[in-house]
Amino acid sequence: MLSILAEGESYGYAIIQRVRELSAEEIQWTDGMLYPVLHRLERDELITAEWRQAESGRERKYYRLTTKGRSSLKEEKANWLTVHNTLGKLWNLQPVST
Amino acid sequence: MLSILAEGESYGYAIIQRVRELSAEEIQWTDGMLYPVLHRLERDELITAEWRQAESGRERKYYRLTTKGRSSLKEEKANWLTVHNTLGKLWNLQPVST
DNA sequence: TTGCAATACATAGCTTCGCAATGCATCAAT
DNA sequence: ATTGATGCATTGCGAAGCTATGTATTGCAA
Repeated sequence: MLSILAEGESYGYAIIQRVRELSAEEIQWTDGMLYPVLHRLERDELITAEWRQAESGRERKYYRLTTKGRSSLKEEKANWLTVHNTLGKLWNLQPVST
Repeated sequence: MLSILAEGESYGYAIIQRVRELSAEEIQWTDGMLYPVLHRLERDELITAEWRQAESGRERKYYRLTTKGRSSLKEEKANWLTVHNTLGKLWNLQPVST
């Protein structure tokens, strides 16, 4: 979620589509699992939300990373790579530099 | 856990040390989080347990993968790589082939 | 113009998981 | 004899995962 928002602000429905697209349809988040996560991230001040009218005229809730969110992402990414490289040793994968 | 046991049978304490070693000390599992996981995997029949005496003369509980565990690992590994490659697109990493 | 699919957000609630805390026993070395 | 490392186990709380469900709007086709 944080990595998606690091590309730029977005909103619920678009995030689902983006993940779907990036994963070649393999990851299909539902809105029911998306919004609770967004609310939690907002509560933890990793993202901020703003209602705004899209060009379509429709009201949407746009989310963007906060500074705290950016540093959390950095940390989470490092953690991911640590785990990935550990698994990589068991799976004979090329290590990924942090 | 499944990947560790795919290397061959092992037991709780050794698994913790193996993960620690593979991760260059970065991942430090505690026994309190390890055993519940082992018990769950055993309940789900992904691993089997057997008390046996080590050469040291000490009783240890050795775990090994079942066939079901092996196929679960295969599935989990594919899932991991899907997520990793999706994140990789956002992080500009080289894709890892399944 | 009506009805359906897609867009858009939200919450309730059950199940499972993550993890720390705690307990206990054995073994080796000092 | 005591300490630190080895070795397994359970309890329990808070957090997370995910399904089900509710509501409203928009756009398009029948």
